Amino acid sequence: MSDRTDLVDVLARLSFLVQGTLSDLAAEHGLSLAQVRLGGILRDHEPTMNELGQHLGLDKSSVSGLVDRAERRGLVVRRPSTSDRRVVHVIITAEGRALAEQVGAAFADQVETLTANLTATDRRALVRAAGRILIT
Amino acid sequence: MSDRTDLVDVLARLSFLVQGTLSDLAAEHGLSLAQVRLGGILRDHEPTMNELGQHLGLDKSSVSGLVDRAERRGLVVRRPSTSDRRVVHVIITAEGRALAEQVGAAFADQVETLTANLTATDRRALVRAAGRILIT
DNA sequence: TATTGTTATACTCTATAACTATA
DNA sequence: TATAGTTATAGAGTATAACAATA
Repeated sequence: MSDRTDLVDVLARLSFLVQGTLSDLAAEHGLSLAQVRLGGILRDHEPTMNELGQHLGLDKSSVSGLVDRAERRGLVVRRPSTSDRRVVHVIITAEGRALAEQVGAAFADQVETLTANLTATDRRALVRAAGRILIT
Repeated sequence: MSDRTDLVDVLARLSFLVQGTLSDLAAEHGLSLAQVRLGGILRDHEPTMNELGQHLGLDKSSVSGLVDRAERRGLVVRRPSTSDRRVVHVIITAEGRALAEQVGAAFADQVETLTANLTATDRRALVRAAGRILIT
């Protein structure tokens, strides 16, 4: 099998493994993958609904629903903009932040387990190669 | 930032990038990610519903729905087992196979684009490191 | 009794289209 | 008119629980 096929295959399988891991961890904390992504963004930002849609690659109506469900569960709140009354900012609550941090820590642990067989050189090479892909 | 954090971050982001790419390609062909996964398995196997659930990590009721929708679109057929009348095998149709192959080829092209900046050494290192993770 | 698969039900996620309020 | 966001609606995907058929 060619190196090209190997690379395609390995990237697809790795992505399913990582997403599956993240999805399982989210479920253990009563969250969906989408809610975890949301929390990951809100940990460092207070975006508008519009900006959230751009970050997540979702339609504005999808963002409305996502934020609705998160708000209903007390994970986020909506805060009207003071400068433009059409605009709404989304803010993570203390509870939402705590959950996001728990899932983040659990994910880091899982990655540690998954990469236990890698040498330090492997890890550096992986971070370097993946980083180059992500720049695009 | 520590190497450990880098690795966690890079794996998460890479998985979202690859899954997003695959999901977009699937959508361009009128398919969902789940249907593409299904097609990927059925290209090489004729599993029972039960086996399919294990491969995909889904409940049997979820598999029923997934196969229902694929069958309704002419991508797969159900074939009763001859040896055990409780069992159903899932078979990909010619149309389903053609679609799966189109998406697979488009994905390979996209990976080629995404990894255009990688040196041959980077690629080998990535395949090696990812392979070691996947063994687990 | 145990296993295989389906069905009923409920929820999340997503998009399109129509709408409201504001700029 | 254009933009930000919501709502109505529809469909895919998923799980739990109850069920039917077969082993």
